[in-house]
Amino acid sequence: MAVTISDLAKYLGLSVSTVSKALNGYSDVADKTREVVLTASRELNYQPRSAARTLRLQRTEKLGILHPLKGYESEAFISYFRGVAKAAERCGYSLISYAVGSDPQRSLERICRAREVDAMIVISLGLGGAHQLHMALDVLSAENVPHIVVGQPVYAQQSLLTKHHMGQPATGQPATDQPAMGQPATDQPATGQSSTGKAVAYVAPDNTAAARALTNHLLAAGHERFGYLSRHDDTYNDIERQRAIEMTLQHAGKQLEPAYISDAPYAPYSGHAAMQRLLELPKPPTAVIAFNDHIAIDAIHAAQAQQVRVPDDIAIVGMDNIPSARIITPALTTVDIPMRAMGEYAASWLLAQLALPLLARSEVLQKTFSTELVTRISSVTS
Amino acid sequence: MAVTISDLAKYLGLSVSTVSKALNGYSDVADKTREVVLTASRELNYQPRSAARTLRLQRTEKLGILHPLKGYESEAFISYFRGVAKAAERCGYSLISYAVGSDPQRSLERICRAREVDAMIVISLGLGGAHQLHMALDVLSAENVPHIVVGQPVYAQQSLLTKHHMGQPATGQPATDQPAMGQPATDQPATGQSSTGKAVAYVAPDNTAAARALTNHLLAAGHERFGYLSRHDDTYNDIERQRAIEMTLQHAGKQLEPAYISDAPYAPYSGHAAMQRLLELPKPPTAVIAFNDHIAIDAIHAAQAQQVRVPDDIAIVGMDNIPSARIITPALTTVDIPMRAMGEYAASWLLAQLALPLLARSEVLQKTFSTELVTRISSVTS
DNA sequence: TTGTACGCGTTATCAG
DNA sequence: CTGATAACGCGTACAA
Repeated sequence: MAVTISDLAKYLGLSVSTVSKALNGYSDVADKTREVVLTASRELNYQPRSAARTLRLQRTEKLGILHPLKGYESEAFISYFRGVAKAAERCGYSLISYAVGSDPQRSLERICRAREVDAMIVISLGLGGAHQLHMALDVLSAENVPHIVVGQPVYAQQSLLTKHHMGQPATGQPATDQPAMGQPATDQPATGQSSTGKAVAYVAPDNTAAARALTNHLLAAGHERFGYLSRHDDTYNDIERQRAIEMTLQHAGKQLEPAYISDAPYAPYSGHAAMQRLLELPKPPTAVIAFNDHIAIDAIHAAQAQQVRVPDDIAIVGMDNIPSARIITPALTTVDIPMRAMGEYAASWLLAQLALPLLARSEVLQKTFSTELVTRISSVTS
Repeated sequence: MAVTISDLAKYLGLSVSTVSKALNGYSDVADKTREVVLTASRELNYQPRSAARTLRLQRTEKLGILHPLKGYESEAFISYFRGVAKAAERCGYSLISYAVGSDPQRSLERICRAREVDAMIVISLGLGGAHQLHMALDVLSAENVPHIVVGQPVYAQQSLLTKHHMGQPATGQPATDQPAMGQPATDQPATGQSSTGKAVAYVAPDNTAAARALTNHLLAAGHERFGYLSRHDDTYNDIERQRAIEMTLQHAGKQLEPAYISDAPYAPYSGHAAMQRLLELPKPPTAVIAFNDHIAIDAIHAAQAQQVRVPDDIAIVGMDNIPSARIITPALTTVDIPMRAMGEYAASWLLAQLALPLLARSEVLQKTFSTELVTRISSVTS
């Protein structure tokens, strides 16, 4: 067994409590004693057991990161992960990775009740739709585990359903019931909620500005027929992006026809089949916006497999700016989303909240990060 | 505060110890009592605190995964990680991710002494050379933390130096002092050692067979001048791969000239500059083998930037078979290394060892995984 | 300024 | 079959 505080005390001829106080910076200990204790502590390589500290302090100094076991789109995931890891490391927190597979509810409940972590980062990527997300959030909320969602905004489920119904058929005047849209990227008032009605903290990309930038870029190139490769799995991001495309097109006197929306679920190469469906239309689109880069890359391959040239015959753009977007030929036009920074920001905020006394904690963070259009070859007709 | 075992006992009118025994499957408890306890436990959502169990059992049921904070080659890392995560999940272990940055020695010592994990997976990728690796292994060994290296073989440092000196200038008869080379991929006798002389467990790709397959593939295409983009950072893998290339070329009456070896350290886009150096040679190579796919992809870009056509003017091949290898144009010829399976295998073995009593533990695992040549366009002259 | 005593939540041993 | 008790290692109010 390694050296404990009582070993140290015995070795020094002091009591355990004196040693503890010396180590923890209490003022009621003689300078000389403290010095002796610190020296001996280093000599004997003393390090308090994590479990003992946790039990006593009711604080694990560990941060959880919740993500799907299925890792289909790893390039995006790893960026968030690295950011979170960096923030955790800086704060002296360990990072426990929870890859939830089947029956996420039960495993999450176990984790929370076992009090394995002080707080939880929820990587929404690939978590599987609003239902799954809200289920996880409800568990975290019920078990009093502070948390934040990384990668998408979170709305109350009622308003979600409304938006979904309105967004899907692309009818009506969608401009009125969505006041947050079109605002600059910044902290927003607390509109995000879990299904229990409590506001949920999140960091998300500015989907509206991002999708608008892509659409305008394609409009400027003179495109007429637009397709959208959607990701209904990723509910809130998908809704916001599709909505922004629709609004921008409407503003230019154009439409995103329902037939030109093809779903690419969170699964390997799903973008390939989705793109094929668009290409089989009587009049295929001349410009395709993919929900993200992974899908866009599949779409480029699908087009090339059908001898459809990109960008000459069809423009394809994505979102995220993952490393592969630079690698594919033609290089992919996309929107850069600062995923790593988002992960780091979210974790930093969460850890800062933990350091505050319960009452002093600020309102939940709901921040959108601004994005940047990255124009590459896949959308540039020469 | 959540429900504890004493709450449960009070609620049932039983003693804490009876409840504990009922929950932990002891035989000396009435069937009826057990049933009642189990029911109430579910009703009240009882879950033992992780920290309390750890303190009592001296066992965390957590697995550590050590990896570099700098994530330059994430595609390979994430494959290992996913495999490890899967094995951990299956065994009911949590996975603590340790991204070591500056001063890895101290942070690793802290982790070990705090007894945060029962065992540690060491992802060697990007960890920074044999010195760093052996330092980490020595700490783990000294602190009695069971561990395994994933991604490269580990030799004793003395033999390392010997091999390094011999491997570097590519002189002498290298065939004699390397008996393990050329054997089929399987468990090997304990030759891997830490600097203290103890054998170190590892799972590694069959570098020799992999590099030989690539070299033979290029020889068959009639190539004469070979270049190697090395990764001296990743010592053991690099030595084995370079050595196998040299031997295979010698066998065909050819040489890997020292001038045709260019180093691409673990840093962003380092393969680009390394490739440029090869292209600036008076007689550039006609075939380039890169240490891994990330480097190979950089190399392709470097060639294309100089109007050198791949594969017509120069063949470029990599190793690992990361997703990007399929995406780049021309698609990259490479060798598939089953990284995910390796991570899963390593973690499974380590966790199985933990389940065994100390004395029953088997010899350290030293396993090489067989690889498979994946021929794509980047090496096929039409 | 130092030491004593207790509790954090759990499990194992031993006595009843 | 059940329950009292000790112990895991640490931090802290309180007493000396």
